[in-house]
Amino acid sequence: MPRSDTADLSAALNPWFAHAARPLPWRAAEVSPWAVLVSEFMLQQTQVARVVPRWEAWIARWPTAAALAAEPPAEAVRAWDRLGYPRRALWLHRAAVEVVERHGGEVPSALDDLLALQGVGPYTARAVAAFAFGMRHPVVDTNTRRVIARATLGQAEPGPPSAARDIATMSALLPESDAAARVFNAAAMELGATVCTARSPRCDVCPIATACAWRGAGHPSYAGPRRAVQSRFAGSDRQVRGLVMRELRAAHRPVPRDELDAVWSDAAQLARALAGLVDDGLAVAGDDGALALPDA
DNA sequence: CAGTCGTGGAA
DNA sequence: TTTCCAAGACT
Repeated sequence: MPRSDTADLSAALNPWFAHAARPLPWRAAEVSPWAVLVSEFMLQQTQVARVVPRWEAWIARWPTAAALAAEPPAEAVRAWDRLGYPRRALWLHRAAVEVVERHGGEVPSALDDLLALQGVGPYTARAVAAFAFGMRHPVVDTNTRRVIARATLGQAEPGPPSAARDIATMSALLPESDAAARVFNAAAMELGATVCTARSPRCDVCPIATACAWRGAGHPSYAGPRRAVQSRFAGSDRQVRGLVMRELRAAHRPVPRDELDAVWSDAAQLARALAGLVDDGLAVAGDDGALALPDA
């Protein structure tokens, strides 16, 4: 069925992407589905500039899922270094094992198979299917959500994320052909990341400015429900976990409990952090209370 | 559904 | 300096 005029954003967005797209390494033609999967794991809640060097090193060391799966998860967590959310490193390792065990070492292209992998959710599954395999799926990340909110809804910010609703919305905007859909998915993300940014959108250089409902309405401020405010990091359990993980990565042996006690003065909070890390599988406790990265 | 989970760049 | 928020997923 035909789409409305406002839905035809691809006419302006796709040509823009052809010349404005950043030359990100995982967009190169010869990049494998595995390398794309690795990039998507790293890009979850993490800026492109911080991911690029980690991704280069990771792919050089583990060019296939089998190569990563053959090593202990501790090596993955260590190589993840300070990208943040180290559970992603653990999950990427598990996903590599699952790819080897279920799919003969080849990253699957089917959405259901991708979604079944550890650490792969609605965004990552569609991103891999679309960008690594050229399949026509709506891909919605935080950038795309903001672009849609502004261009088609006329709002400064998208409402609270809802995977089902976001996917349906993007599906209605997606061009018919596989090739155009693939470019449109990437272009919407790129526009949100480089032009239609959260803080200071550059409408003066936006390729869809004349079609943008938000701009047309005079950039009204957002009045809808705000997304929950992220709790303060300083003094949080997350900070303590981060400090502990830094010790575990640096030590290529179990770290005695008395050394861990030195990283945080609040004993109760430290104990909570350690228990959480063990529960997540990021740390393994020995009989003497020493902690180490997981070997298996 | 709301909370939780790292780290650092940019305004 | 402080605050926002970033190619999300899991519980």
